[in-house]
Amino acid sequence: MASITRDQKLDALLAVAAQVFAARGYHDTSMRDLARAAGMPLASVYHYTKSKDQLLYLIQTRNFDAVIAGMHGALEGVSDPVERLSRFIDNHLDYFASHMAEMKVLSHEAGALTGDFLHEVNEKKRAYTRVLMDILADVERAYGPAHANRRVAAYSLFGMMNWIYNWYDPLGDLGVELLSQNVRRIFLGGYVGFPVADAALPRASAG
Amino acid sequence: MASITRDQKLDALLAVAAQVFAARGYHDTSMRDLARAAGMPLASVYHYTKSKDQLLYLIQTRNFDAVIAGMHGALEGVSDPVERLSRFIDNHLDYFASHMAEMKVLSHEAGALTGDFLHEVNEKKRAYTRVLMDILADVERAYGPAHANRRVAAYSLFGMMNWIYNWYDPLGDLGVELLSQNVRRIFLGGYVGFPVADAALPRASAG
DNA sequence: GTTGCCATCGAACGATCGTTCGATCCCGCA
DNA sequence: TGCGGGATCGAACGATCGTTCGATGGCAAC
Repeated sequence: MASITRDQKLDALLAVAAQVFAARGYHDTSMRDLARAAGMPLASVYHYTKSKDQLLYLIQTRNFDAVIAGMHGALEGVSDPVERLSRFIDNHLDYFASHMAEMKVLSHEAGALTGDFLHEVNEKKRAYTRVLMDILADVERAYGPAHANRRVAAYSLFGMMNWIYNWYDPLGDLGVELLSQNVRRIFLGGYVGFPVADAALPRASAG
Repeated sequence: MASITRDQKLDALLAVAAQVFAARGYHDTSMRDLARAAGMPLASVYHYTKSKDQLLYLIQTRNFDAVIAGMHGALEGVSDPVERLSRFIDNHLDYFASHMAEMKVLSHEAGALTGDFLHEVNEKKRAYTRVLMDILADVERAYGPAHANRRVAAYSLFGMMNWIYNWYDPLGDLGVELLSQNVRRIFLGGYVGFPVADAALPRASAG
């Protein structure tokens, strides 16, 4: 059972690393900082991970994989494009809000990866962006020309959603459902217009 | 004339530093990297600046001050709230697109400042955000309740605008006016709804 | 022509970085 | 009871960090 304990310790180390990387930034965090935060000697950190690079990579891929898996589950069997768009947004924000440190590391430390690690994560981002772009294309097919350029719209939505690590507190007054509802309303209302957007958001209010 | 030359050299150094910080990140850039990029010996860098911290601070304040000054100029004498909102967005994106490196450093390296430097820049951000929030409040007063929570809307707009350093190429196919127009349409359409938004955007098209 | 000042810059400072080594420990199994 | 292998961890490695020092150069003022 040694390998189970080992994996669990790595998981715990990754959880600590995500918190510290999110708080201080990847390059400003030393392996000694990590060791102190994890309550183990420096050399022990290297017993569970190969390098600092790899810790960052593991935080990024594992969480991005979870976001992507959640998205595929949320879209499964849903055909209405506006409803698919709604679910894409909800999944992204729900996961972000419940894994703020990890998602801040994914969003903010994108440029800290190098080599194969960077290529692999970038490839996932490309595919994830493609899913959103395809949904936007479907929206336009179903409801006529949108009110904004598709590429600008896609990156604007990612900007709205990924920027939340700069201001949003999941434990504060504004609940995740309300955050998600407002983002959906702003984006859907701006991209497809309100009659259509509201049809997919029957319970929406300005909050 | 020694002080003029000195100031000009500092300006040039700041321009180089903004490029390098934007490309490699603040903490991953060494003063030796800066010296090499600026074509001067390491010790000469310290002849024009006090510290690495101060270089980052100067890049951030000087450019943020320019954004704020441009905004006040753009809003001067304009009373219609939707028109004010349009101009706020245009000013922000115009400056961002024409100073991508500096604005990436301002947006992305916000957490790299410390102490008084951090407090001063954060105070400017607070005031700048306040201007936007006040405009949004005026919009609601003039056109009735908006379609989204004001705070979420404000940070969503900043997210849309500040995220562009991750994808936008000012020299590419998509011109700045078109970028700005699309962002205005998405945000105004989502926040106040289209009849009102379009009234302030007579020349808008989806691009 | 001499004096004084500022720009220049090679060399070095102590600190800290990511990483590794090798000794010691603990514990399940013969 | 003794053996073997992974877990633990203090200490050290060479490299690089931000910063400083002190020597040198050129030029303006007298």
